[in-house]
Amino acid sequence: MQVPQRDAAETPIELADHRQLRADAQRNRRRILEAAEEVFGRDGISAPVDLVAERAGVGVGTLYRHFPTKEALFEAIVLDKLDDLIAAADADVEKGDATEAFFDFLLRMAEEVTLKHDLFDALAAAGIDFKSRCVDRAQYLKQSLDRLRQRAVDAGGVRDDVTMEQVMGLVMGACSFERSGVSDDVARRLVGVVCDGLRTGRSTHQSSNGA
Amino acid sequence: MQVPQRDAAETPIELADHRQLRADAQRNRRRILEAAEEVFGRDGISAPVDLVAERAGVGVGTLYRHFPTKEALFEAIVLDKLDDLIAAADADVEKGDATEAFFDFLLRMAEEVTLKHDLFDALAAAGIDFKSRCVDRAQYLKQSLDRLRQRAVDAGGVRDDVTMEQVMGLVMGACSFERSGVSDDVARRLVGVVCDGLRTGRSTHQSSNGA
DNA sequence: CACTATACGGAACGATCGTTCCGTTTGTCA
DNA sequence: TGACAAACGGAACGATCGTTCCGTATAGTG
Repeated sequence: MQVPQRDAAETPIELADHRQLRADAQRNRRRILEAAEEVFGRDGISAPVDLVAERAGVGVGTLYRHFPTKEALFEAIVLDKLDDLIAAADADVEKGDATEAFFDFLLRMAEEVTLKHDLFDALAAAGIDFKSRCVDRAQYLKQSLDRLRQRAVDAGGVRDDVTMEQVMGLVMGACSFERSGVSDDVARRLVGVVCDGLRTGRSTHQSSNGA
Repeated sequence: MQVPQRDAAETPIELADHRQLRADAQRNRRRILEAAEEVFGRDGISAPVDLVAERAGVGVGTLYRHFPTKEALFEAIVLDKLDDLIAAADADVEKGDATEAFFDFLLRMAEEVTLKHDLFDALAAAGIDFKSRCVDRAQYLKQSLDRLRQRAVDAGGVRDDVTMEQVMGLVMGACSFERSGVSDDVARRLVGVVCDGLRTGRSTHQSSNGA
């Protein structure tokens, strides 16, 4: 499984036929991306496009000249971040203590997700149908993370009856609570609770059920 | 702390001046409530009002004659259910094993919430500002639940560094994951994980942090 | 049966939001 | 500097959704 490469942003933007964007167009494009980063980071994908345009000091028309769709703009903001997460997960698979590596990563992910609501929405969309490329990326991330999980399970540190998808659900859930309140390090603690619950040898609660 | 009493639904509806609603009005009112129960239960409060009216075989105008606002209709559906939960929590405070009583209740709550999305939305709204009476009710529930929690903490079964609000966040989070998928007993398992994480003597993860 | 207060239905309104369209402005290049 | 393609701005469109309004239907009553 390979993560498809994306053009590594920035630097003068080239058109398909080797010509460059006009100077004002390049400047506006960057402004729009910065504004989107800020606005979507704060309010998530539910923020109105007009707000991004206003923040960028640009008309909506201009925004749509650069990005064919709100979703495309959102992706432009978020795909790189997702790739970074995937890379980090893949790197952690080398780490010593498999169990703690897994939990550390969950914690780190939770922190970024609480800080940047666009990331949250991108990962939360993974469950939904959606046509976005963010969903694909979220799937990759899930697979990378699942390697961490499996290693932790093999090492005997993590229970094996909870799928990676379910773990993501728990972590996202812990973070979604955080989203509406006066943020602090609450998310950290809640994810800590989730991690403790994922450890082996603690299931005194009934785990089987009738029907 | 007392839970304010609500008129116990059903039976011929009386107007303020001791006169009764017309027969067709009573029939429609009931139909609307049934439809709302079904529609809001399936899609949560985000379901359009028109859908409820259609399901009830009634015009929107009629719906609004009976309930001044969508929110009022939603409340009419959900407040009783919330009161039932509160009563159940208050009853469980008598139970023998404080810790298991607490966890059992969380599990039961999770089951109802995954089954009925209107309940989920009502409880999820508790964090938000909102003006709804559902929020008040959710607060009552939280207080009742906190008594269960405190008892479990005192009994030494549950960690004391997580507030009831945070526990609710975790449980809601575990359930919100469930909402989009092919439902099974996943919620049960996830809440089980959360409960295990809430038990004492398991925090090998760092719990303090700088700043 | 006739009469009227009561209730009904659904078209229409207003707000929000994504997206499109087009008249105007501006960067670029000869 | 003049001309034109490129880009801009923002009004306007269409869809969704909560809510209102008013002409019509009907239950209740004598």
